[in-house]
Amino acid sequence: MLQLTKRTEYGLLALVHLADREGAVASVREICERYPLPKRTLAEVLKDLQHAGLVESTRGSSGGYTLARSPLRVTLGDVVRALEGAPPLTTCESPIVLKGGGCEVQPNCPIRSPIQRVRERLWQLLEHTTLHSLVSGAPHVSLGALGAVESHR
Amino acid sequence: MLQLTKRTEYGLLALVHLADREGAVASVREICERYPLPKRTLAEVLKDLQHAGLVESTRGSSGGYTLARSPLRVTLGDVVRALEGAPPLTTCESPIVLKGGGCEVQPNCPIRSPIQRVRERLWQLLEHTTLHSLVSGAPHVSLGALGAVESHR
DNA sequence: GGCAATTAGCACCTTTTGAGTGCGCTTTGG
DNA sequence: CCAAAGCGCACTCAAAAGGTGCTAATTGCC
Repeated sequence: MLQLTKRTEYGLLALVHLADREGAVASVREICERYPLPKRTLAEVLKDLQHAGLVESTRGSSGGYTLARSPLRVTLGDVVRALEGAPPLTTCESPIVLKGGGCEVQPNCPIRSPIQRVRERLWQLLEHTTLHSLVSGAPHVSLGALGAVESHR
Repeated sequence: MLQLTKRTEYGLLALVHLADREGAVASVREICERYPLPKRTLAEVLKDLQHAGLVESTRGSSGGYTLARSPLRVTLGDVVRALEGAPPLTTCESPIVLKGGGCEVQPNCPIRSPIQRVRERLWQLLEHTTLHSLVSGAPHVSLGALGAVESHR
């Protein structure tokens, strides 16, 4: 499916919340009081974001999470990679053999290389979308490289 | 998951095969003799592609499938839409309410609109990748609009 | 010191989705 | 008439995603 998981969605909302109050710690409870998210699952997500180095945690009674770095330096790609990994677009990116031993020079499926390029483009898109751009409502920051398509639709 | 399904992968391979022998019909059996794909599943996929108008079918003993239009006018987006639909990137693109009645002006989640823009970009990428570009090995056709990123990585 | 609030870690269950198959029907060429 | 092909539906099986239970470990505050 060409779709982000709910975990990623939860993570993004949490990060936006953290970005809003830059510096101050926010607990899972606090975030769940703001958005209607399942508390326990959000906790798992934030734990994963902590492992990925996107947020820092402080434990104890008045603990919580803070952003590990500026919203300008956290990208959608970072979040997706932390919560979903970076899987290939198709299993075809791993080698698939032709039957009958046709083409030996390129023993992999004919789609492989073009699909890889599409995946690279997709990740460029994710990497260029910063947390800051989600917070500010400004569509994209540092997207000049892709900006040529702006005029469509 | 940010990943294409195997059905889409199978469909792309089948379409590439059809594009190779433009005009001639190719049966499911023939395609499966070329690529190691499960016959029945591929049949389901081709049926869906037929419903979507991407291929035309002829029944009967010497039947099979042909491309419904030029490889230049079949895009990755067409194939994905036919086989996976066009789901939103997050459920967040459907309205999610803030708790406590905070912001009335924008009652939806703060991520919604930026995520929609990312999805639009993603689909532009898919729409600009043609079947022809998969066949010819040329990375992308009519991708001038997105070409500015070419130099990265 | 003790309590309450919080994060940390692991294991488990449930639901959803994807992949694949069974079976019978229809169509068509030889 | 038969064989080869597509058509349609329903069903099973496996994997992934979403969510929860339970028990620590940590820390602030009384």
